[in-house]
Amino acid sequence: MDTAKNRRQQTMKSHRCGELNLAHCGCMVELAGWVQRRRDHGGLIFVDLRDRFGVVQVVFNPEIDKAAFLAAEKLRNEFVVAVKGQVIKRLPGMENPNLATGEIEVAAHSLEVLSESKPLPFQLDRAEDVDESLRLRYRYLDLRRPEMQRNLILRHRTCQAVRNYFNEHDFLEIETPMLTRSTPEGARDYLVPSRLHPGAFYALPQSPQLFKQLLMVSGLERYYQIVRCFRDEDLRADRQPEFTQIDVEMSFTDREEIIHIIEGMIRRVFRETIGLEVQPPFPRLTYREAMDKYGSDKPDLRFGLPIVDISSVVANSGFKVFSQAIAKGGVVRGLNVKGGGSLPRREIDLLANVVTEAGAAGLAWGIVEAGGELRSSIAKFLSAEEVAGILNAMAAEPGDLLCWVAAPLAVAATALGRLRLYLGEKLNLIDRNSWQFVWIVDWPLLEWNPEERRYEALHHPFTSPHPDDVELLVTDPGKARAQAYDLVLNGIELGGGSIRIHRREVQEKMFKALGMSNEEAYARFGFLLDAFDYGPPPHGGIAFGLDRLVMLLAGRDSIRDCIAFPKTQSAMDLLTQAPAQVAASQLRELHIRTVAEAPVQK
RNA sequence: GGAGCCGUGGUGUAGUCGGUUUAACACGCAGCCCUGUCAAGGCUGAGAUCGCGGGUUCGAGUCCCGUCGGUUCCGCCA
Repeated sequence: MDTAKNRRQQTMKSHRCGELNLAHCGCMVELAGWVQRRRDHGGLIFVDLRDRFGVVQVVFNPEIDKAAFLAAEKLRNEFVVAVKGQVIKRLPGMENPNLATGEIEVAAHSLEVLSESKPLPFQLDRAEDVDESLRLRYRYLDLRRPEMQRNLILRHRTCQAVRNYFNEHDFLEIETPMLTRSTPEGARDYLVPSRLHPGAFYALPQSPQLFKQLLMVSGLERYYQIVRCFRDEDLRADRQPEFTQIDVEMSFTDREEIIHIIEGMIRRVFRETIGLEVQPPFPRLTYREAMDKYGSDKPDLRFGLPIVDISSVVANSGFKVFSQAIAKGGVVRGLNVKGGGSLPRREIDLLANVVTEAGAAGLAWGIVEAGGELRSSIAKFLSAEEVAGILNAMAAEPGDLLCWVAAPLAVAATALGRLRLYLGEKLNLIDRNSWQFVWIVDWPLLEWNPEERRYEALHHPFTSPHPDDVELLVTDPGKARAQAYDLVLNGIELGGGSIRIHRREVQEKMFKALGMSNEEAYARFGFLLDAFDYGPPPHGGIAFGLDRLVMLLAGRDSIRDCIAFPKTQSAMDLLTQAPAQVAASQLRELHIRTVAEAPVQK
């Protein structure tokens, strides 16, 4: 049995609040923590004492110790106290089944107030409802809540599982610079002015991409890092200006090995954090399949509602909206909302907004009636064969709501993809207890940017084309597939990576496809190209969003809940009030003059 | 850059459509009572000129314009 004598947890504690149970009965214990709540009955005072490890009820009884009792009368919420007392079994009927320590309580023999607290700006037990800006301003108080501590603990355990896993597989954790060089492409950089080099700037890394490739050139072969990355772009619930990646790179490898290694990591993380056994190998979809069937490159597979193409059925239809869209090279696709025929008309009308916001001209729809006929405003334009063909293609049954979009391929896919998500949410089709992993493979290598009238790398310029598609880089760049892969979980992109280009002639073709001369490429990435002149091994890797992974493990909707000190949507830190103005002397030293109207502090 | 939602004592909300009363309720807070509570209970009390600025009006928490902050989404971003 544990006693204060043979085990002392922390200098000021013999035990942790949350660990006490019937086995400790009779022990004299020394506890320390925060007053979660005080219940003063006049002649008897109960205090729920909280530390990181749990809560225990302490009873102050004047018959046991008068001084402790009198001191307890002055306690307020969130005072920090040290208590000595005896663990006793609660009287029959007085147990609290809602408390892990609810079978016992601690009869206080002494009480010392270690520090006092003003009333909190918000009640910790109601913080879920409190305006988030207040929680962020007093983040250190918000983080006292067990729910928040649970998220941070989950994050810690995730990191430990990741490190243990990679360490056991001969990976080396290597740090890369935070002050580095701005490279074009990708996101906006956070810049850091140089004092020693007037007018020059470092950039904070968007990711350690180039460094980890250099480490492969160096022959480290297996690298990982849990690393902070910075992107100065607009924020979302799952995007912060600084975020953490699990970054991985391997030499002498291929896509299959990387996927296999990562599936092992995921399995390890889920097992050691939430005790869930996920079952690799995870299913795979090509990018094309994902876009065609789910209208998204990160499909949520927790529900069905697939997109169905009916172009061939209506290509020659008398309904010009359909036939002309196809004549112009577009498609007609739809969703079969099972049983959706009973939706109120108002709800159905709202669906049109979803697709028009995605660029579609409108939404056509119809309801399958009991007899199997189609009730729709467009039915009169369709032949009997066409109706039969549509019903057959969409596996329609009486009571179903059928929705169609006629548009260019990309627009139709995105519009129906969003409609699918909207309906999945609205009709409660999503199984909240399910974990649907999927690898998206065979990404396009390049993407046409109509404004700049050139191709851009979908992933980044060092992504290797599919071995069969190298020549396409020259003949038809838009058709080339990349050796890239993303892992998606429940409709959220967890991570992505690729096999990299390690041969000079392929890299040059890539730059050419991107409309970049060798001189330009050298000016931008010279250090990497130089390195690749000295025996670069074939290599590839992947990077994961740690914040998103922990968010999903914690069952939260925002990564802010899994970051100790996050920023707001406008990238403010409400706790420190960063970013802030700096002294004019600091700017002078950095050779910086600001054109902003806001005054600079003297 | 754009769209939606939110901003009323310390906290969460009601009041906003239909303009005018001592701005209501719950939690918290303070004092008193209370020896078995655990969202303790009872009594008493303090505390908000309604994010900020301007406008309309006899009169604005309420209507209009602007602005600030938060949030969700689109654009943007691996």
